[in-house]
Amino acid sequence: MAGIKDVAAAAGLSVATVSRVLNGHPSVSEDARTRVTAAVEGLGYRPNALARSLRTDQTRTLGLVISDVLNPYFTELARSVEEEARALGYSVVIGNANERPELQDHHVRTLLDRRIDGLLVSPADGSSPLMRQTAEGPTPMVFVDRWMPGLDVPVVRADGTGAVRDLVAHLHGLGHRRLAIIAGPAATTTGHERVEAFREALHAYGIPLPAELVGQGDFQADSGRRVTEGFLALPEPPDVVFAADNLMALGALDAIRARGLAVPDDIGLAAFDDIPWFVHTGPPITAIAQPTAELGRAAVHALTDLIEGRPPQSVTLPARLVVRRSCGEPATTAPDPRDPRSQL
Amino acid sequence: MAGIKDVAAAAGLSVATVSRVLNGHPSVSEDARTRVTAAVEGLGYRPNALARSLRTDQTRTLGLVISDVLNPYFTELARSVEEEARALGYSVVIGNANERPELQDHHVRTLLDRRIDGLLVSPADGSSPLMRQTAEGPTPMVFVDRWMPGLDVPVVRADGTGAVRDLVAHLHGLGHRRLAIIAGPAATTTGHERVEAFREALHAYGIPLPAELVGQGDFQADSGRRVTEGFLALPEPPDVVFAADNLMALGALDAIRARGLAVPDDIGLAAFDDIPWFVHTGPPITAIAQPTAELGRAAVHALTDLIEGRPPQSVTLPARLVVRRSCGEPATTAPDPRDPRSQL
DNA sequence: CTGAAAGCGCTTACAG
DNA sequence: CTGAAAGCGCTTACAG
Repeated sequence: MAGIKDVAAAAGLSVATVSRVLNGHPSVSEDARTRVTAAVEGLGYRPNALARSLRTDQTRTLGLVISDVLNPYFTELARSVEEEARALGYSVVIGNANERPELQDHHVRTLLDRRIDGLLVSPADGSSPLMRQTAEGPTPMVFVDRWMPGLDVPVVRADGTGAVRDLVAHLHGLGHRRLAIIAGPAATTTGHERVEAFREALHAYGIPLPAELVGQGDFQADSGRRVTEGFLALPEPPDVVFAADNLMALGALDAIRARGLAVPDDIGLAAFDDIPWFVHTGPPITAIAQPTAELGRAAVHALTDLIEGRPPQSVTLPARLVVRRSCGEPATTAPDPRDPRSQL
Repeated sequence: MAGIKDVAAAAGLSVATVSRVLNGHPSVSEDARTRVTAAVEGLGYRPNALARSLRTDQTRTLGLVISDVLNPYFTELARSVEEEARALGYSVVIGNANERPELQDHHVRTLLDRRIDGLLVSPADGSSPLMRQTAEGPTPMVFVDRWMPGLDVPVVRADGTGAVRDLVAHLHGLGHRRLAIIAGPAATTTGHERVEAFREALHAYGIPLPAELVGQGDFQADSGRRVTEGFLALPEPPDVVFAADNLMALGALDAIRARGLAVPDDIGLAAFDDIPWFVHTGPPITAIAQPTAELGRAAVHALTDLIEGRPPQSVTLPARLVVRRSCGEPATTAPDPRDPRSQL
């Protein structure tokens, strides 16, 4: 592969001058510029990014560690992050933790070794020492979606409290009283926050949330399946199951179907996270939608602000309830028109 | 950040010796090894991967350029690639082309600039000069899923011909005669191969495939929506629509639903690519499943073989038909038991 | 077994 | 405006 020396030789100039035109430095003669450009063209020269980064101490690269690539929510987040980063002149390299803390740490380490300029993380657990240490280290970092309390790290996330309250109101209005939840790992913020929001919303209606109706999942489909089987085996199964993410909802659907039961007649189902398929399931699934693309953009901005020395902005955006038919309401019944968050 | 010099100073040794223990070189005394290890530990030292790669001319990194991160097929492929690569000691950085040739080229360039050891690509078009040039360049490359003919590059892909034939047999058996397809871009191999396979299979039954029943999509949901609207507006709409990937099937479903029609009563639907949601749509969707994870593993092996100087292996694996109810067959009707590829 | 030194491909003060 | 030189953080013959 041609190096900068080859270009210099071909252009009859020093590597310093070549470097200057490559980097758009103003003090270069028009003549030098054209000769270098021609040489670059002729040789098909491309600067070695490793060497450049080693020298300049910046990679123009962002690291993004997501919890699960198979989750459409994170995939949409990743896409939004990549687009915004590209628009700002950064590329992004993605690490998939697959909801496994040790894999998450592996990716964080690899990314740091590559000297990425900044790190975007949706932590897979609440207590990774590596993450603490990284937060205190020199590499700028921001949390997206999930976060770890007690660290001086900007957080960009959605607040589902209002939407969960709307969901419970909707369920209560349909006459459901025995409501269950498939929770994510308690070690993650989204894992426990969603349960707490649900519990509080139920409390407002005087409905308890007994331990038997809180299933411990891990945000992946299998756990949704397993937990739902448990619910269905209960002497008194729940009227509705609320899955804390879309993959566990998929698992729940598998389990319900395997038992030969139907949604919503035998049991209702709702999910946190909205995905395009929820429109076409039998029946369409009531879900809580996050402003995913917006979160991705805000996260990139917070991170690049940090990198470039501007004050970063933590952002919390509201999630909203999307009522469909999986909890029993007919599609044609309009939701309460006074509530702007409750839309079809 | 601590560098190798700091470690050397802390250990009272030269950087050369530190480097040797870091790289597991045999000629190091036990004493040196323990002192270095202690110093590394104490300083929290991590080698700078950029500097190491610059020196050794290898990054232990694979580049993967996929056509669309929002497509669960590619997401599953990416996951499989990453896992296999990790097992072999490589990390992978993903570029998402979003079905846009210029974005694909952007990612290929960026990846090459970073001096990845090898490139895995599912080309978004059939004629990128960059891709040709890269194939002839020094960086090992293999095509996954899609490929470009005429290049000396190993190809790892699925062959859907048999499955498409099974699909047509299934449709013909149900009495359907007017069959349409939503094709991918003709510039991609999977874009035209699937149409040709479909056309030939129809031909065997004496069924023509007129131009009006071949819709031009781009593998993304919107195009599926648009093409399907066109089909439905035909004086004589098709009995069944076959979408050449799962995202266009999603779009088709949107369009059918928007028209107030029902699957399969008003129109049948089948898709290339099988995804977990197809089990739960109303009705469950008949699809052609690829051995995705296996393809990912085979691709990584072909690429690492190339990188490490072993002869690489091109691989073609058969896809298989998964009959569900979206074309009219009741779930309880068993498929032909003599055909092992036709499974529920 | 260990260290001094060269060099990977760049960028950037510094001097002219 | 241009070039010679130092240096980013490593690895690796080479010599001892």
